[in-house]
Amino acid sequence: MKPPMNAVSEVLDDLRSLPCLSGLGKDDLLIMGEFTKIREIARNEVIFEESDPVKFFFVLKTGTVKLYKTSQEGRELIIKIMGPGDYFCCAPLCAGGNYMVRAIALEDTTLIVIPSKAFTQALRNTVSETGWRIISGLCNKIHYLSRLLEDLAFKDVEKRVMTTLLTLSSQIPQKDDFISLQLSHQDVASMTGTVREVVSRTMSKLKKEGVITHTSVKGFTIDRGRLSMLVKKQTSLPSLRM
Amino acid sequence: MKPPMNAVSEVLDDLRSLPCLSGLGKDDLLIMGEFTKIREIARNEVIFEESDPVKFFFVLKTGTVKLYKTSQEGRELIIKIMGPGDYFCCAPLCAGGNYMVRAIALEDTTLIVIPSKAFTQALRNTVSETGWRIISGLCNKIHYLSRLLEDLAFKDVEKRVMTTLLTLSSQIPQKDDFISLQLSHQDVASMTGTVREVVSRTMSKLKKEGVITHTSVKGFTIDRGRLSMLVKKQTSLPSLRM
DNA sequence: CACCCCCAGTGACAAAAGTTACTTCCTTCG
DNA sequence: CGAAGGAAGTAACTTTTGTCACTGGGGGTG
Repeated sequence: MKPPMNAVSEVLDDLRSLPCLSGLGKDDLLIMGEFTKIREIARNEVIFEESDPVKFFFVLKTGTVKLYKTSQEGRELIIKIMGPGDYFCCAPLCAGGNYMVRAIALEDTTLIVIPSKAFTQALRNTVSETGWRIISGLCNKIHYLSRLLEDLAFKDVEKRVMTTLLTLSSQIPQKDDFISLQLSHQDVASMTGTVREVVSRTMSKLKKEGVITHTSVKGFTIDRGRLSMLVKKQTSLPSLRM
Repeated sequence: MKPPMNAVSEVLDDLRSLPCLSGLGKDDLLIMGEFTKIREIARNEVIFEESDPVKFFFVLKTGTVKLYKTSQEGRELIIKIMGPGDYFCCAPLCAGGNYMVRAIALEDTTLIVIPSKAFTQALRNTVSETGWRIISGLCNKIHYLSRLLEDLAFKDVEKRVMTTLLTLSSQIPQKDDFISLQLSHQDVASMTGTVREVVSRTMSKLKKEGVITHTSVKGFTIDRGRLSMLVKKQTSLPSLRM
């Protein structure tokens, strides 16, 4: 990226003209404006990676930006093509953590870049504790849906089943590695976007591999340690190819 | 559902104890409290359907509720299993429209039911215009992701391609039915969660069917009318089976 | 103009997922 | 106790999707 310009008054005008911020008080605008920069991005330049920690809130002034996820095998899933006036990454910003997508400029683009601290501070000043909690809750939901989406787009049924079981088991506060879940195969199928029979096959396989140690009516027992080992192995293997 | 009880003070206590509303001012709490009801739901009872217009905001007091989408073929995709303290449908509520999932009680359940008008009014009182816009934006994003998810879980590539093309073309302000899109097959593949070759096959088929009228380098032309007809036919056919 | 690169198109094949159709095993309920 | 219903397990088969490998075309650039 080219070094950012920063004519404060111009930046303030930019901020004021954003529909999404038009209700902001003067003080908050000033706080934001002080730290806000304008950046020129060249065509095909990556603005941020999926794994980058969230540091900025972006608003698109001119140009086009593609937000997309990438799989280990190199496939992409486009989440959204953004145009002038669109803003992005509010969600990961609020929930903390990282951008969950990669952003790339499809043409020469001008961005308004607000440091996340300044942005969240200004936002919190105007929304009350309740509002903030609602926003955080929504952001978490976005994060959650985004992960589901990624799984469905990139992973086969076996991996989806494994990550689902891992997620479920990690929610259980228990130190032991052996977790019993009260789920039918149909339940698992509905959580992973497939059908009962396929889950049955998959679970049989997992049983042979020792991930599932015990099955009974109305549930089964999984070996959390072994499962997480397997999941890690699968996600790291493809990187060996590179 | 059983007829709701409504001891106002009890309801207020309930509202106050919700983490997500704890920052609300007294007046707003009272507004909400006045219209809030407590409802007992029996196991397996449907709380709302996907297509129901949003009328309430729900908070789970005790019990378990399953939120899921259903396909025409009867498959389900579980979005979330909710427990005590969880609240739901903030998203569709803010964006207007309908719940995008079906909610069913997995066991006997007690719900705090806040009419959406009272809820949004109280919320808007505490969040400023900017906050409200941010919230709406997030809700729209949730709506959008939710639709993507549904498509990936339930539809085959051909249908995904068709709905994607339809959505894209509907965003173009043009009266004519013939819309030209500057997209490569790879672009379409990335938007529909598949690979180039499969899109190529699919597009050939669509061309034979007259949905795609013209192809050139860097783009193709679709017949919006014919496309939407086909999409409708596909979504209505399965219902004939029932 | 020739070369190169990117994209489209396609056939053949492999693998994954979905479907159909039974059988078996529990559990519950009359 | 026996019947019925629900869930699981599985084999065989179909369909869909993904992969590989190659051809051909068109546009832009040196």
